[in-house]
Amino acid sequence: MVTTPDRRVRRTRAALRHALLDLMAERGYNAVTVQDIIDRADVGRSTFYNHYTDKDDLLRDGLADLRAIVTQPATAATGAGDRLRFSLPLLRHVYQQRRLLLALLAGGGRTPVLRQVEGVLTDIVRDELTDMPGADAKRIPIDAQTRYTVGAYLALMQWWLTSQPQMPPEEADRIFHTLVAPGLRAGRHPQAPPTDGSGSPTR
Amino acid sequence: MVTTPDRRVRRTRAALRHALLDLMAERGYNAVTVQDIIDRADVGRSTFYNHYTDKDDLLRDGLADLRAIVTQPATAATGAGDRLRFSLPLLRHVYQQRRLLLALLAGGGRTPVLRQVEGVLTDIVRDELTDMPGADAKRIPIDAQTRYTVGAYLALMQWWLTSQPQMPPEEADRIFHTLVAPGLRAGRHPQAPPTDGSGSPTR
Amino acid sequence: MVTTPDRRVRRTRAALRHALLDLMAERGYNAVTVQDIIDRADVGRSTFYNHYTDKDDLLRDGLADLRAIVTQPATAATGAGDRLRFSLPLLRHVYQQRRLLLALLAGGGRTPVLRQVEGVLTDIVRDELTDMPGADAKRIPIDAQTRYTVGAYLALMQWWLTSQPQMPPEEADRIFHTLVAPGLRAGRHPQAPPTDGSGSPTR
Amino acid sequence: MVTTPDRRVRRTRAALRHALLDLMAERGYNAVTVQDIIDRADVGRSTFYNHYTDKDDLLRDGLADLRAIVTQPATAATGAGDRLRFSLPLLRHVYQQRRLLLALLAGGGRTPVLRQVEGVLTDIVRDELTDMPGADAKRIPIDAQTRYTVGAYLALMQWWLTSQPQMPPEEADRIFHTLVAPGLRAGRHPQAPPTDGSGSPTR
DNA sequence: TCCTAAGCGAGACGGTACGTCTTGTCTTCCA
DNA sequence: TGGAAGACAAGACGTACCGTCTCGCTTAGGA
Repeated sequence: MVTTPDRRVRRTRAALRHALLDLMAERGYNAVTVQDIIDRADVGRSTFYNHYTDKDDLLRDGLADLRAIVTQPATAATGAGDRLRFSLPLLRHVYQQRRLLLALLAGGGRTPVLRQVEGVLTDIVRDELTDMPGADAKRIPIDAQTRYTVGAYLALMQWWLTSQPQMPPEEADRIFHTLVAPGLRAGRHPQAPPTDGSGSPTR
Repeated sequence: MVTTPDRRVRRTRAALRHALLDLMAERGYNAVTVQDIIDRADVGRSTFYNHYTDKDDLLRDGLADLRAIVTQPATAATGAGDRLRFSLPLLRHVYQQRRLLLALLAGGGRTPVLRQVEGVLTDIVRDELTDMPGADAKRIPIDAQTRYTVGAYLALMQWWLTSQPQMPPEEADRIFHTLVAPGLRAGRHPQAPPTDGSGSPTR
Repeated sequence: MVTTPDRRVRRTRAALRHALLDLMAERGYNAVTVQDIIDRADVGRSTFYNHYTDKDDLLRDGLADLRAIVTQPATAATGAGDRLRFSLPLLRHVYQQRRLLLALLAGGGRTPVLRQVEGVLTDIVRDELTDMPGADAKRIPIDAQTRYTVGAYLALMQWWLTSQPQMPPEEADRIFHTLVAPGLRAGRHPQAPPTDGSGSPTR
Repeated sequence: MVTTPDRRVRRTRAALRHALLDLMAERGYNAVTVQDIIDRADVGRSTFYNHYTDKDDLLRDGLADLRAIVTQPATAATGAGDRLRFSLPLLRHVYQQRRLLLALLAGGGRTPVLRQVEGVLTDIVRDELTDMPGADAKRIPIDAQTRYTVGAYLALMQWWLTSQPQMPPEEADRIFHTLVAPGLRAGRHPQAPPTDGSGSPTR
């Protein structure tokens, strides 16, 4: 039986998560050491390793609620026929946490953080693309479409945060849809030649 | 005057570059230590630091010829009106070096390697997009288009190498163009509403 | 008033004592941790510290009956004029517990165990030497004689257990008396020059 | 080929040895941590472990010259027929280093230090006893005699240092010989009944 | 031909972070 | 409500790398 952990345990973990996010916002993920975290959280070294195996493990825990944010039920505001519904809620969330996110992306070692986010997004996008109607989708594998969508999304998110941080999330979302959606349609409806001579339309 | 370095110097550097690429192919970039490299290259520790400041610095040197590959003059095979000409040559090169590339991408720490590649690609793509005719390009900033293109390209490359390594580079290139090109066109021709459900907006 | 402890308390302490002795026999005293003891005794950590301040404290408790063994009334078997009466009973006891004792002595950290035994023996030997008749005992302080006797006794006990474990305790006792008794006599009867030119008899 | 180590190496090791002895004199061996040593010696942590595996290893090194002190050639002062010649030189050395020795013996964990000393002494004493003439020595094994002698010696040394630190080493040596030598003689000349109540068996 | 400066190998060194371990205290729960 | 269970702080341990450094040996290329 999975019991709710001790209150003490919950408090300790929360302190650790909080310390990590704080420190990441200050110096970037890679520059934070375990020692920093436990100093900030005012916790013993062994306590850290009792709860998490790793700095990465702690990060995973800290990012656990990300999925909840992204998969929240589509509100009425988003049109019925809308595609890629994950985009706007996440952009809004990111917008609120600009300071943290900038640190994550800027700090040289963006790897583990982005890897987490990428994993979550990939699952969500694959589901959404699989459910999308009106597509035989044999021309381009679903996985390729998924990777394409996620890769483009994250790249644009980085551009937005680093180059146009004042741009509202709705505008960023519009750009994302403008660039990504046509490709997905083209990948699904073979009858519509996606290119005008470039690429290799006929093969 | 920048003289050609000593022959000994050239040989030492080559040995180091070679050792790094070898070891990366075996264990991935992150798992390789400076000690490993100098052992493999049979070189003293200080010698390494005489030539490079870092493992990353050495990697940069090892990847220096990447730009040459990518910017090689368009061959006759690629049509005149072609867009995103960098794509196919690089995919072909990557295809030949699958073993190395897979190690780079698979080994957890893909960061510094991809960062290098990303930097090179970004320059090239930005130039190409800037030179593309028939575009007022005010709707979506060039930089956003660039990041989008590079992000999508790298994401698809990873998908290709890890999921469909037997697929020929020409097919991978076709997928890339199919997905990415429509978005770029939509980002450049404002008269075409980007989302309406119809197949290809302008034509 | 010192009340007899609770039955539960007695059982807990017995479990701890037993666990310690068991583990010592397996790995030697130093290699046993408090965690090992409480795991073996199936007891919580705080329980241990409620009863004992230390591993040493627990050991003291476990060795408490040692004094009883050693000071047991001289049986008829031991000759009337016999000296150093503590020796044989303890050797017999040790002989029965060879396995445990070997672990104690072998395991690198013989310190705390031997220290305990040494303390008990020192008290007993001092009493015995003080009571010994026919000695002005001014030539060599009683304490020096005591340390000498105990040191020699423990050293011989280690030799016996590690090198001649099959030797019967009576023989070990004979060796002890043969080596130690003459020195004690010499230390008490100044008129008998203890050495024949060696040492420094005349100064 | 065993080359003399680098001068740097010698200096580093000397610094470490010196730091350990210093700290031992201040707090006793057990209370000294590796961290203390490297702080005092102003040396990096890894440097310590490059030279020694352990605190014990370092101690061993620091005590290496002990054997030289103890086995120094008998001076003219010590008579030709002298037995147990190791005793006085070592007592004199110990006398000069009282402060350090007291710390070693007092500090709870006398184990590793004494173990080293004991090992050195045991070798020396065994050699000396083996070479001693006029002994069929079958009655009591040489090893038992050795352990007896060393055990008694160390016990008396502790008594001397802790109880009579002002006593000159010559007097301590006299006590040692008075107590120990008769037993050794008795152990070697079977014709002398070891226990009869008379003063000195042989004369 | 010699000489001298640079390249180089070897590896000691200080430093930093890691993950593990053990101790003794402190908090929470339960009977 | 008092003892058992175990979470916790503290901090030492030995390991792994890093980037700096000192030391001689070798090895050109200019005198």
